[in-house]
Amino acid sequence: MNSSEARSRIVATADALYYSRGIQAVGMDELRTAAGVSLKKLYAEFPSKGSIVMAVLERRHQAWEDGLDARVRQAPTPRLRLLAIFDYLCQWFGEDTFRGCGFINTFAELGAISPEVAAYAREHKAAFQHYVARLAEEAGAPAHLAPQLSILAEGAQTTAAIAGSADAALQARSAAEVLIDAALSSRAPAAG
Amino acid sequence: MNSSEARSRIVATADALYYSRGIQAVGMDELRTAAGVSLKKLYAEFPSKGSIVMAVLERRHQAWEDGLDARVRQAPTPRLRLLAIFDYLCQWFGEDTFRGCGFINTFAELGAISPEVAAYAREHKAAFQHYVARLAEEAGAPAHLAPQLSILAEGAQTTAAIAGSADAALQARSAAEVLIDAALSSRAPAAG
DNA sequence: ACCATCGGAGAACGCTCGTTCTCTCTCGAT
DNA sequence: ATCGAGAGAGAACGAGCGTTCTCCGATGGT
Repeated sequence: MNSSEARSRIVATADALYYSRGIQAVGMDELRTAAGVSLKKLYAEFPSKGSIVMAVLERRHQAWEDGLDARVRQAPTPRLRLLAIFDYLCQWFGEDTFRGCGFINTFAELGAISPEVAAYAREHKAAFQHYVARLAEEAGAPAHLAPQLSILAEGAQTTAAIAGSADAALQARSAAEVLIDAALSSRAPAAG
Repeated sequence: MNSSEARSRIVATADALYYSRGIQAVGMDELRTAAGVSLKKLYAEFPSKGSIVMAVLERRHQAWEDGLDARVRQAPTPRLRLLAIFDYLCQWFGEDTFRGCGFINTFAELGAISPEVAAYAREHKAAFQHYVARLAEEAGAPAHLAPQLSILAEGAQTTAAIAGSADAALQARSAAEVLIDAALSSRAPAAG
């Protein structure tokens, strides 16, 4: 087995296990078994569990950004591109493996005792806010819109995770519509 | 030392420790030392760590409800009572012990492996949504407003926790103003 | 055929956890 | 003074963790 093939298999398996059950609840032995690699190989690829966790976070960040951007690119107008964020959330919440935002979960579990994890979660959320800000700017919205939409998106994720229903995405989407239209009409008030 | 006095001391200490560092990161020995009780006393009051966790959640739920309601009651109008939710969040986020919503954190850490914890977090969030719904109803807002404001409040909590700044509460508050006014004017459209 | 090297399987190690047990001391009733 | 109940301090236990080590069979070059 190729080294990078083993790496990605380990990270993909760890991602699924950690996400569904929590990081501290999944031991190296279970990960080894599920990934189908030997412990020796595991520790040849990663020096510690902590480094696997960081690799999982990086993978999750990439998957999130790619999936979101793909969905956003399909929308024809700047306004619909902003709303596409919530369409993407709605689709995600509907997956039966959904269990909240992996970064929030990992931050909640390890952020207080692992500065690395805390910093990466912060970076991930900052990158998302920056992405939303760029979309909002392209829509001609004032600067305060992006943080508001980001907060809506965050809230939808935790609400859906705990309540276990995908409704939160729809409610967040309608709220986003109101906020977007209010922001756009305040910048171009003559439109009404 | 009185039994109920010991109980509340244990729960208060456990709350502070669990909230600041995570539950799995705090052992019974550290809790015993910090609370100043013997291990024997600890296990005389609580049969297991899991029962302490549940007692901590109940305490946190009560403190949250009491603090929120006290703040809301000070507001003179139904509209300001809805906004008082976010004033309360802003004050909370400013405390230097703030580390996100304890229920979200506990759910993220243990929800997947403890049905009790998951159920209680769900109840807590449902109670909050119900509380917001009552305030929204008193303001004469349509039913869709309450879930939207709840999502905003959730998002503000996780955003503030990870970003480490209290700004999220202010941004959520202005978003809430827009949503509230839009909801109220849609019900009484002639007002504009 | 032989040897050296590699990697897989999993035993072993040191540690920490939640929980229980043991020992000792205190203190009030007789 | 003596006894017994109760509580404090912490040792002990079994389990599980992350990590390392040991064995052993497979493989490829000569």
